[in-house]
Amino acid sequence: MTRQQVPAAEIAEIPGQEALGVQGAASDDLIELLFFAYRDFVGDPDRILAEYGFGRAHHRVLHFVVRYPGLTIAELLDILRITKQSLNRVLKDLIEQGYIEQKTGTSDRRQRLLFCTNAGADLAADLTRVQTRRVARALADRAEQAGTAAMSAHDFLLAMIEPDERAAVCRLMARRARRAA
Amino acid sequence: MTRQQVPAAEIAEIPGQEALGVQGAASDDLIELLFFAYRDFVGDPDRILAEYGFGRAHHRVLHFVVRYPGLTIAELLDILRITKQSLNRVLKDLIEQGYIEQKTGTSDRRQRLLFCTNAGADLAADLTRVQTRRVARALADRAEQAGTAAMSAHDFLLAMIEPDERAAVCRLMARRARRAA
DNA sequence: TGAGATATGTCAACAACACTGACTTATATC
DNA sequence: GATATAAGTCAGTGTTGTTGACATATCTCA
Repeated sequence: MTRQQVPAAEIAEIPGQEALGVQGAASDDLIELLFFAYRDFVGDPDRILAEYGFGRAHHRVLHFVVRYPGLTIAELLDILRITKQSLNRVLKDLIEQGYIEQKTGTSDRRQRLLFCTNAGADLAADLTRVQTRRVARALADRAEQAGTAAMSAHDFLLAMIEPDERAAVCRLMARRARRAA
Repeated sequence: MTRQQVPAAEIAEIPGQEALGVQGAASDDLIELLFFAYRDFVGDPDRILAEYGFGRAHHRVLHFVVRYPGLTIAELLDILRITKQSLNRVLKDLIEQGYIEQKTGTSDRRQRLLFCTNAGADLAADLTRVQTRRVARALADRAEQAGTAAMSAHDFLLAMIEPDERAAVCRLMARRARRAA
């Protein structure tokens, strides 16, 4: 009831350079699906973060510090692509409230190596849980799709959208299909 | 040189519920790749928008109005998931500067139907071009990947990352693989 | 050892974009 | 004619990004 209404679902079957027009239309759909997928993807942790008085910026910092213990400030700045001042504001919150610790670098004592405390790891795990659930569910959805065929980017992004909202998104995108026909 | 360093590239081969641990790790990678992919994905249009004095919020409004002419305010609010006040701020800019027009609804005269002007369609096309280029390139990358195997979500998101940055992301993510080994 | 580069931290001001809450106007519906 | 709905607006606030300037500690190299 959902997939059939969406045009160009067979994107991944179109080889490289041929049929650029169709691939262009497929790309346009992916652009839109990426918006919807990301919208719902960040919505999950937002609800948890609000309980702690934190925002998405805190989440991003915590995420990368948990996953890559010993990260330096410079490395984190390069990953997040924000300014030192923006990073410092949220990092200060996380350190003061005991979620992240700094240790002076051993080989280079100018560096501040970042590590999570137990509290930080716990919070990060909470946040990761809801996001992992969504992604794992999206991957699992493939099984109920085209049988043994692998999941296309289109299918994955669609599956990342909140299930209750998926029909609405498909309905919206079907408006274009009708016009094109 | 890039792919081999990334762990769990065979995510899509793991059936539904079995090996949840591995799928969990795969999900974690996808979470991170989604961040990087989205970071670069929105970076492209940002540069164009800055020339017009517009931001991402303007882009989102313009995108949906171009793609779905006649959209109502209520529909747009439901899509974007922002407040009426937030929408109005950017919509006012776009209308005053001649990129979007409002027409009173015919069946319900309370509604304001949104349409793009030619200038709006031109700007939207400019913005779509850079994003379509990135997505089309990402889809095309599949051809040079696993031959006839379909593209996994992992491959797609990785291919969405700025090519020059891809190696750095892979290097970063390889740090985890080394620890796990 | 001393000059200059680098890593980090900080102050101040500002802009984009989201929020809440309260209220108005026009139109539709019953 | 009462009530609901679609849209617009005013005022205040918070998060997260920005620029620019500057301070401090440490490293590197001549």
